[in-house]
Amino acid sequence: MSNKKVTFEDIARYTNFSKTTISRYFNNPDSLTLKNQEIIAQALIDLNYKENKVAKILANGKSEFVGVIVPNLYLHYYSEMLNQILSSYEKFGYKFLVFAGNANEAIERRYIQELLAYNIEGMIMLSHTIPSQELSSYHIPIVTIEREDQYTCSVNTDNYMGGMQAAGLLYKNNCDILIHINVRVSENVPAYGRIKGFVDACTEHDLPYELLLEDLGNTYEANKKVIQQLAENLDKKYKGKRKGLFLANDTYANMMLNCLVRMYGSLPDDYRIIGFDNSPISSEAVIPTSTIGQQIDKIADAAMEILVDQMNERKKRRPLLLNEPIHKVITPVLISRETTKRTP
Amino acid sequence: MSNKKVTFEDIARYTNFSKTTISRYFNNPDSLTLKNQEIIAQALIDLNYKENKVAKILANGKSEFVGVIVPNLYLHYYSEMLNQILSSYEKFGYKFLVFAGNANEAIERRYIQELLAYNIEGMIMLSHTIPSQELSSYHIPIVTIEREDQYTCSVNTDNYMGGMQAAGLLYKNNCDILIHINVRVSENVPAYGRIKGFVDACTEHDLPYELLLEDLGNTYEANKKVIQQLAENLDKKYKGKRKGLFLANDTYANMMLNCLVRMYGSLPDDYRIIGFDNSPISSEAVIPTSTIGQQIDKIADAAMEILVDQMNERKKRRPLLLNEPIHKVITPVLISRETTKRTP
DNA sequence: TTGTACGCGTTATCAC
DNA sequence: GTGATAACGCGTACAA
Repeated sequence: MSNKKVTFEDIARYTNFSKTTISRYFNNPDSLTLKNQEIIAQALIDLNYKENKVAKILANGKSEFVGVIVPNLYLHYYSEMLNQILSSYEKFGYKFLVFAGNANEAIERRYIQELLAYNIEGMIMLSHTIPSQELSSYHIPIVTIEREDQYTCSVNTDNYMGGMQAAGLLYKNNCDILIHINVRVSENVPAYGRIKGFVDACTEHDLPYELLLEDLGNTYEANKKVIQQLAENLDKKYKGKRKGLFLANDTYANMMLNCLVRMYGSLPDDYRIIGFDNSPISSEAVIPTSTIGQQIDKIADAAMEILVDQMNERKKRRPLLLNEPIHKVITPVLISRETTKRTP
Repeated sequence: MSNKKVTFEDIARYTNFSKTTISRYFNNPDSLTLKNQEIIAQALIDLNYKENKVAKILANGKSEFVGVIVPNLYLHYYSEMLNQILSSYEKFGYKFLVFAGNANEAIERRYIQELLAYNIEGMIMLSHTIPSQELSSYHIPIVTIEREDQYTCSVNTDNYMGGMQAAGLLYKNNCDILIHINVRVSENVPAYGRIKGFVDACTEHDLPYELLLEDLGNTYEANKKVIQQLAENLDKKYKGKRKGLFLANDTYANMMLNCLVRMYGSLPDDYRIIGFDNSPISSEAVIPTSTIGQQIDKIADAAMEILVDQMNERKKRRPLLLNEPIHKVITPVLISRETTKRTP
């Protein structure tokens, strides 16, 4: 058994067809007689043919590659998104070249160059570092997820609605004061909507609220310390009142919950807590925690749909380019667990 | 600005060199005079050249691709491993084609065929479905991680030592009875060592112990229910005794901890708990939980080292193949948190 | 329905 | 130090 690879040439020789016919067998089998199809099929087995997609790309330009750049896979949000993206292989057949960016523009530019060198047909960008305007200048189909997206197609959670849902649930829980804990976030990233939705809902229902937009620090331990402090302050400040806490994500919500449980041995009835993301920690918490669930599967699916549409368009002789980027929004789902209860 | 790609041909014309010289500029620049290097460098800028790695692969066979098949990215262990693997790009320059397997042999075989079609130089296999013997038959460098590995190179945590460390820590905590909760696991997968290490340590120190190898169910909720039941049983059975619990992983450990905290408002002093993995939940738990930490960064790094060595070997004219698979073992680290305390 | 001839962009071999 | 020329394996007009 030789080490050399079997090529169309070999199969052609073996079957007394031409290379072209072999090629057609793969790309347009109906143009061959059934009998000849069988002959070739048998030859493939006899010779143990293995396809070579690299040669294919060079010949027709279609790599079936999609590049993905993700900030990290430490956060469950990103790893689960990547999981869903990779799963789309079964549906669309695109393969994924994945880079884990580390928040450095220069490095991510190199990643993009690498990807382009491999003839990727499209790109999904989760990392935040490179402005959408620059991304759009690469002139390949790109979809961004939950980041600044002025010049690129994007799929995002409806953060505004999420903020409203959170406030609404706390409202139904008869909270006396609604408090949203978040970091200061730029207005042009989707997550800003959480704050706005929360505030608008409070204003609309005429609810007293407080916005705590603090620097929570950059490490897990730092976050924990700041939230511990917040917990103690709020506990004093609003003694006797029912506090409805809306945390920017489930990790923060869990920290807050843990503080309170360690203080009181359980979650006191004058506290209600809701997080954001529906990440595992929300259900794994000592008291399963209510949250605004991001539909990561739907987001990933929508992103691929948009991307595939454009990649297909590119394959036509007269591709019509988008004149406006598409921005799709996925509705979050309110997940009510034990840290809130609906009062009937 | 034309849409066609700039090739060596174009650069050659522009600079009055030949394609060969342009190629040399990239692959062996020292063979050109400094002046000519500069001329070409300038031409690259003038013409805005973008490299085409696909053509390169076809010409020299080196794809710089490594295939990765991972069971899922839902579990933090896998996503963090992938994170570390991807990070090795900076060190080795290999790009990663990633598939998320779903525990189906037929499907994963298709993944492998896809990968081979793209001329991957090597593969990292985290998924369990395909036997190592079959993997070895593909005749490309492969490293498996934490799975059956009789016929392939592998990197694994020293599970046996981990089991001993866990038992040792509980022993130092003066526990009256040591209990290991795990699922029944086959002897030929590395994780079996956790059980063996635990048992051997108990036997060695002449400690009373109990092995609970149960079917914990397949869903998170099912796990939770079974562990709840176990907690209640143990609480009764060993009343008054100090119980040292070693759970198979941090998720189980967290479930157990949560049960106890919900029963008692905190972790009673007659309980000690230790998990395995050092996954985020162990530090995010209501009481930060002791654990046997897997050094995922080191595992990923070791895997790439082994892989790169063999991929390089392949590029020599007279590659010497391994006669025996390499099995590397990474020591876990004992991480002592609040659910155990060393008694002085 | 099938075949011929050339192109895809780079590297490798051999010559000068 | 530099240049022709032939691979690499497949797709695709165009022709038959």
